[in-house]
Amino acid sequence: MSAVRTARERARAELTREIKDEARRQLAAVGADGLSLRAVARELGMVSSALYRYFPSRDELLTALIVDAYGALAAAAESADEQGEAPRTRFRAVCAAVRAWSRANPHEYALIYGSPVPGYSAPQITVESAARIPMALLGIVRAAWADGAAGAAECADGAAGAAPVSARPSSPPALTPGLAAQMRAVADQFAPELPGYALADALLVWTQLFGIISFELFGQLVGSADPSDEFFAYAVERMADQIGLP
Amino acid sequence: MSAVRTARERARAELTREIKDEARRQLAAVGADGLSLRAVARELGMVSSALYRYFPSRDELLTALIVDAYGALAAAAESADEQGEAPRTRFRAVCAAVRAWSRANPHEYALIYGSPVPGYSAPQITVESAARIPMALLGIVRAAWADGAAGAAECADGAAGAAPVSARPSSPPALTPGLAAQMRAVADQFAPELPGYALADALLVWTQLFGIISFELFGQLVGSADPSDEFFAYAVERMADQIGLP
DNA sequence: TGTACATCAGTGAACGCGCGTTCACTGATGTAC
DNA sequence: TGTACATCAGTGAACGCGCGTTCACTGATGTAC
Repeated sequence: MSAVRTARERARAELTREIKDEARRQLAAVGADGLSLRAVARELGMVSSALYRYFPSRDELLTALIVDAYGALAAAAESADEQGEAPRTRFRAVCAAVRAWSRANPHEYALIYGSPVPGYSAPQITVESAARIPMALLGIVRAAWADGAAGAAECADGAAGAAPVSARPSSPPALTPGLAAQMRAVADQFAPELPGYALADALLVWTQLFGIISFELFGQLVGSADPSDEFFAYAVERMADQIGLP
Repeated sequence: MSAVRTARERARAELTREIKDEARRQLAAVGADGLSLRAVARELGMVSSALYRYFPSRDELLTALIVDAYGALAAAAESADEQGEAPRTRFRAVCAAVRAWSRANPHEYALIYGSPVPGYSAPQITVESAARIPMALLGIVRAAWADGAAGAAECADGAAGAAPVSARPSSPPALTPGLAAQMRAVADQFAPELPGYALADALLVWTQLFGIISFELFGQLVGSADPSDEFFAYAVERMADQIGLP
């Protein structure tokens, strides 16, 4: 055992990658339920039992694909996010990156945001890898709040002096006690400086973003906003408004 | 042949229903891909080939389930919608009904709003039955516009005289030409009196509604807004704000 | 009301297929002395 | 540098299973006269 990888280790890493790549290819062709170890092995010129040296079961292979997909999407979001930019600019970039990745990898998207695979119960590791994506959005909201401009921008007529935000009818409704507690718990962990309603709105925008993308990919927008590029751009601005991004 | 149904016709209708009911039960247990004609027949005490007297193939059975699911959800939405009420009240009721049906029938929900079943290409009939649901929402938006109050309520400080809606920074951004044309095409067909941006916002709210429900049902809200009742209620008010429902 | 024929529902066997997983094995790669 | 042993990768056969769909058939229900 040394720091230098043995030929065996290199071969193992490479084949593990090749198996996942081939599995992703199959995912695109036949979906998660159709994914078959035997077919993957066949395509790789191996015998099916050989795969068990790399993944102890079909479900473990699925798990690896899910974790990879969350990771790839998170990476796409994060690398589109230029920390120095204005919050709204950052938000636009992240939304566009998330959509672009999703359109480029619709079957991996379906794997993580579509209906749960029946008979497959998501292990904790997948839940953890899912969290990186909302964190990218949260980072932008926090930056906007740090600028001190968010929230006030929510419904402001430019800089014209108006009643305080909380007095406006269109400002966010007060949170009910249970929701306030939930939001506080999340905020305490990830963004202690944010008020509950800012977090609730951020969550809402997060669901909105994936709601549009799911509808676009799954064909629900056919007949209305299809193609969806301009509708998506419109949605991004509306979402940015909703969380008060300057 | 007469107006009176023969015993054969009655038996046929009943068995068709029983087959679909059993198929729905299986859907809940093993998902759409796991749905098996043989298992349905087995459970019904028939031989598998007998099902072919009722559905010419597995895909046709799936199609029937999809159409039924859209129909059931639309019926739930429509029957919750009391036409005489205030738009916001109607909106609350419809949203609640959609969520309630979805939570009560998560696998049928997944069938229609989850990832498309691979290898199954949705026939036109399913697309048509999908349309009834957004129509319920559109009806509410139209009623609000007929009242003349919507849009102005979008970001209004009560009745205090303010600049015209279009001049407010937080009013909806102008639609890009392609989006405007898409919205016009939809509006011409279903709601000619609505301006494009009202339709775009209605569409947005529609995607938002199903975005939340999908996230709730598919487990993405675990660890934040879970249980989701209060978050959903909050979301409903925010959505109502966004389309300016009085 | 009764008979002759047509329609339809359900049977049971078969076709041809693919799947996940286990297991004893061969041969190559790595390690310790 | 060379040898002896341990580890690991990949093989091939097998187990036991389930699936969608077709087809010739029996027997019951419906229809026309």
